[in-house]
Amino acid sequence: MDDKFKKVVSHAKEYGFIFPSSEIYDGLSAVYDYGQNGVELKNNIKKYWWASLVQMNHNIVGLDSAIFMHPLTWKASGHVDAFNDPLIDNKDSKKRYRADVLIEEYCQKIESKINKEIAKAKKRFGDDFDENQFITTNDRIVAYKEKIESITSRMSKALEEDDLKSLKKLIEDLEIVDPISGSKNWTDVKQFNLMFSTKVGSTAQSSSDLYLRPETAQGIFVNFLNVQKSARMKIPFGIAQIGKAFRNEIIARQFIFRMREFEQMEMQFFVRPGTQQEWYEKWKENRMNWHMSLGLGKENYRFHDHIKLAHYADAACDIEYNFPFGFKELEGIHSRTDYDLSQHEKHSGKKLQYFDSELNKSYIPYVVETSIGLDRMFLAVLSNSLVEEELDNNSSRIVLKIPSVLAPYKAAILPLVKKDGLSEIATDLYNKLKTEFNIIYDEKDAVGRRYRRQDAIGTPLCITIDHQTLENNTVTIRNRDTMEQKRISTDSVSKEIIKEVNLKNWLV
RNA sequence: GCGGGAGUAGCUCAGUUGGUAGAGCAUCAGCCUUCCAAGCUGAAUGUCGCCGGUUCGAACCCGGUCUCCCGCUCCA
Repeated sequence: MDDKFKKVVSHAKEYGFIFPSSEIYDGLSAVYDYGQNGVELKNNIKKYWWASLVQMNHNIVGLDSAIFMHPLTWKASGHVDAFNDPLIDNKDSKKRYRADVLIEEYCQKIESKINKEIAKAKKRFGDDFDENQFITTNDRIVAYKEKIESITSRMSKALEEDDLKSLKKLIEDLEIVDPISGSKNWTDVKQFNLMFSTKVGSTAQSSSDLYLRPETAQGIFVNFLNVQKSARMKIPFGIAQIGKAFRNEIIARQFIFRMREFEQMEMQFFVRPGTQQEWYEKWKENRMNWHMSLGLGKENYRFHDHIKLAHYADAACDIEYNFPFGFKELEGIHSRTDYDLSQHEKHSGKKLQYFDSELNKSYIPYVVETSIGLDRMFLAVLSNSLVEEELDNNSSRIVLKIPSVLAPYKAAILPLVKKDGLSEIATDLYNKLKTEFNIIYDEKDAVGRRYRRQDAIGTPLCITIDHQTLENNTVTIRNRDTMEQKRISTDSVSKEIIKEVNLKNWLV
């Protein structure tokens, strides 16, 4: 792993941002927990995103739909059919095949043998040949037919019952070989399904299949009319949602970049058919500006336009971020046409249309989607912010230069020393400020070391109470990035913190 | 899933031919009272990823397994 990336991962753990899930049980692949500082940072990213869309736009409202949805939702969206194949690998050729296709190909071979026999017989008997009679009476052909039938019934039974062992047994019994290597060295059959499925209902009879949602978007689409009507929204308008989604990735990797359980921040923007291109461009620009506002560096972002489009899209791009392992997708902006709403109309039988009083007609709106991976955004912020600085006095410091609006703690309250009543004054100040901001108190060790501790978790301001505070009610306020200090009145501390972290100074 | 590499304290790592498990930093208690880590005293911390085998004896050798990393494969 890249050296810098390694540092990010170990810093994340050491300072309570991210822990491996169930670590005392050796962890669970590609699942991570957010620690005490991580959850604050993550919540602040959510808040910042939510404010910039829902709070700042009169025509965008929020939603929090359930993770469980009616199974037909995923039929309509195309997720059920798209990824539901039993796969098997050949250990020698290292090729992967669909198990059912292998078996079908085997049956086709038998089929072609039958056809050969028929062709031979035709040649032999000429015009007198009765094909139907030949098929039903020829021993060899009857045996072939029976074999195919028995294979097909075994296969469909296994597929229906999701009995992967029987499927493998069938491949073994038939002595099917890999077309490339000719080898019979197969792995077990595995079902690769994008979606996690589960059961609802406490008894076997009453239980039915459910999926954990593989994207949050569908929760927005199925609520399109509920929101539009109850909020009296007029097109164009948007619905925003933050929530968990689950995908059974074959390979989940790169720390929190690709996880099986992850969190999305999505906004679906409903527009008039024909205007989608214009809105697509607008949202591309808007979303990129949002990223720029956090100041992680213009050079670390780029657009990647999709050339090959998914079935539902008529335009799509990614905003890619320069992660420690290279430029990778951070956010997707897709023009999804009316695909989703049309599909839901078809499968639910309910009209999902909007009456446009200006045009005096109703239509299925087109959708422009912006969808950002929250965990990826978190990783972008964390890896961008972590720096090791050489200082003048030949020492170095590790500092997390997080945009202060996202910092877990906004300020640390530090008495210079524990005695002379400084602790008491600092505690009072802490109690006063904690109602306004998430702040932290620390009196252990030399103040210089405490500054470094705050640097490591990205606290933008340190407020130090010293002996002069006793005389004239002033404190020093120290800036994380510049390490500069100034002396201000104790009463203006709150104002100074607001200046640093207030949304209004960040949002574009 | 396949191939390669790795797993020892919170972090970074050392550990000789197999002989009672270590360092630095961090943490905790105390001293010192100092505005940018590394002053002093003391303490806690590990079934050496897990299971099994070989051995009088395993962090070390062997087998299995789990996890992580890299590459391939996959990615509506």
